[in-house]
Amino acid sequence: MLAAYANTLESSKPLPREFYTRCVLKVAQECLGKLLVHQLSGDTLVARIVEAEAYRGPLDRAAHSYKGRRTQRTEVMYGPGGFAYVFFVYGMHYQFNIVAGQPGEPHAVLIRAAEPWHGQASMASRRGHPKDARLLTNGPGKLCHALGIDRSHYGVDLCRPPLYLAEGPAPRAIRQTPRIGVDYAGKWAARPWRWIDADSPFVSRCRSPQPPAKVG
DNA sequence: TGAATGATTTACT
DNA sequence: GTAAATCATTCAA
Repeated sequence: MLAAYANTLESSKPLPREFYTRCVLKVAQECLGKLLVHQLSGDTLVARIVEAEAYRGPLDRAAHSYKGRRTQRTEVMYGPGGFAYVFFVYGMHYQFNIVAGQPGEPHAVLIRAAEPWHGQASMASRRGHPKDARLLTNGPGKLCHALGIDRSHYGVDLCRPPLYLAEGPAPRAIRQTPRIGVDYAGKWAARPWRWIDADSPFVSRCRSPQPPAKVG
């Protein structure tokens, strides 16, 4: 599959702002299959997104922007879609999110897993050369580590290099499940706002999988 | 100023 | 299966 896309990798352009300034649920689902590109000096890292979650403040209790909470950390979510929301959790991990929706709508899409497509050696080096390639990027913290995404990427524009999304092969089948690690959010934790590529071995984990949803 | 906690990962039993 | 690692952010005082 890499060979088939070798040419498109060379010419892949950032998705336009309009991709992001829509309903966060739609953006999250359509992030599946897109290529996450990070151009570093001497390296271009590319990973195909296979897992994403929607966080829909201010009503969504699982969202950092719940109840309209607006702080230095959440500020970027109140701007237009297509910018990066990167935050730090558990004392050691970064999480990469994409702001979605119109200005004033504090919505975001958490990118939880991806398939390494280019620059795999560089990713492996950062991650300590795990035996199983899936361990490179099959979790939100691992993904950030492998792709070199950290606090310095907070608020960067994802509609231009060096960090952006580009068109990629859509999944054959998509599945929806509840989100991971948000049990504290009460009824909001039950919302099926996690989307995964049903055929990818790189999804972070399965939980009460539901029947495959029809692909657009 | 201090305490609680978390959109996780890893190692260990 | 459980727990430790480890700290920015948040909120209460």
